[in-house]
Amino acid sequence: MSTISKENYLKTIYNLVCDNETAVSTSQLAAKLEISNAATSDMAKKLSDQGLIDYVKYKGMELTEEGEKIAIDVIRRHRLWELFLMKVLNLSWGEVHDEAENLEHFTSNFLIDKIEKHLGYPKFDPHGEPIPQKNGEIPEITDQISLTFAEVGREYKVMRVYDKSSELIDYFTKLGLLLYAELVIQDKLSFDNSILIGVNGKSHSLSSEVANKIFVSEIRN
Amino acid sequence: MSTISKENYLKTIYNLVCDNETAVSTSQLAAKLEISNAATSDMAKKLSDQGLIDYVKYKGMELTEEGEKIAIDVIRRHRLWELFLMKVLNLSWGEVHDEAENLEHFTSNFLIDKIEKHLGYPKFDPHGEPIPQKNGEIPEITDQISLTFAEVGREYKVMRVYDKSSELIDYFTKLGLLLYAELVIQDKLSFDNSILIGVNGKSHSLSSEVANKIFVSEIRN
DNA sequence: AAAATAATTTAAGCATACTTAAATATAAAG
DNA sequence: CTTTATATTTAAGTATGCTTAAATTATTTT
Ligand SMILES: [Mn+2]
Ligand SMILES: [Mn+2]
Ligand SMILES: [Mn+2]
Ligand SMILES: [Mn+2]
Repeated sequence: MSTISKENYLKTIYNLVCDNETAVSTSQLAAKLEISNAATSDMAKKLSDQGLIDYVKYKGMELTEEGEKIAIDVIRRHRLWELFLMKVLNLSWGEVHDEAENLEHFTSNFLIDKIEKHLGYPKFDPHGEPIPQKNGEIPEITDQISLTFAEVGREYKVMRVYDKSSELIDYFTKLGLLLYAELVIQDKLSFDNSILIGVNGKSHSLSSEVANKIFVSEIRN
Repeated sequence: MSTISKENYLKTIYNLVCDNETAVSTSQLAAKLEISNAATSDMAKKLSDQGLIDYVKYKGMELTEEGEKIAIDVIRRHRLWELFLMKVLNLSWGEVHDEAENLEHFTSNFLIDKIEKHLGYPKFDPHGEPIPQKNGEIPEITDQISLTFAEVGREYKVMRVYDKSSELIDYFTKLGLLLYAELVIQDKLSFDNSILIGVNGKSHSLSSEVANKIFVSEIRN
């Protein structure tokens, strides 16, 4: 019933709805999945017929309760695998996402429960994203702001990185900008909205595009 | 190029050729894969076109060097996963095979190398089957005989179990007939070729069909 | 050697999941 | 309000991997 393809559609719709806070368009979804609009439109009809999405032609789509349940389950498997690969098998921060992208579709509930237990029922994945629990509940994210809004002179801790592409993650790794790393805002340049940060005694400049992907919480001394 | 389906065909051909020590017929392969002869015949043509099997119509098929390389690689992934699931994630002896059956197709060489390293470069899987090394070499099996040929009064150690179905493995688990378990042959009944064995101070009768699946080596005191 | 039986292949068709090209609906400009 | 541009859907076609039924080849039996 729920193939690899469908799981990927549902997961992607879920993430896009979270971003948008509105229905997802065919072209948006197609772009994320890197397939044609035609294929996406086709699949929308099928998912709708199966009761997994609410779909209004030419308007957009949202997950039904049933569709969301599947999406959350795929995300659960993805994030647990990511953490497992890092903690147990010593994969690097930049390596886990691509591997998890495959494993998420071929892991039984039984096995994923074992993995969760082995990790001690963790709440967040290596990117700071919440790991859905077995019952579908999702741990809350609190007190996070985009690095773009951080203020000069204050100290922050990295709590989440939004982009999972290995290039960006490898770049952050090189800067020492790991999850839970501490940093200070040294300057904000208004003409290009870039930010100068200090990490581990070194200074780095981040463009506003990149800073937007990092979420931090303030450290109050 | 090498899809899940093709990997399963190649792996199954490999195992059947090992059993037969001759070319594999369409119907034999179809039976193992639980699909129609027609589908198998169809795929044989495709695998042959791709240079993965030598196939003579109406006669049978064997793996080419290239096909065997893929088959051995799938088997390597399968057996490493089985051992990993048992040792690291505490799955039971009867549970590992079915999970590995899926994971074997979605594990990069990179990841499987990490798993192999984590396990300390093991030579045998939980069923006593040899784990192919990265370079394609397969550890040798030595000094094993089928339990059918074991002699009354002598002691043996379980070295390999040929059937991986969870029903049979669960049955062996219940008897205490685990890998490396020690047993003594108490009697052999000639009228039905069944065997009476002692394991952990208890006696069990094994039919000849079942005894055939167990390979042992003698313990010399 | 011919006929009967069994194994195998070919043919036709279906489901999934894509593609490009054409048609159609919606949104934006004038 | 009509025209134009953009987004979306439908149509037609492809590849994979199955199915059942028909045709063909190989093997046994007589
Ligand atoms: Mn990820
Ligand atoms: Mn993640
Ligand atoms: Mn197995
Ligand atoms: Mn095994």
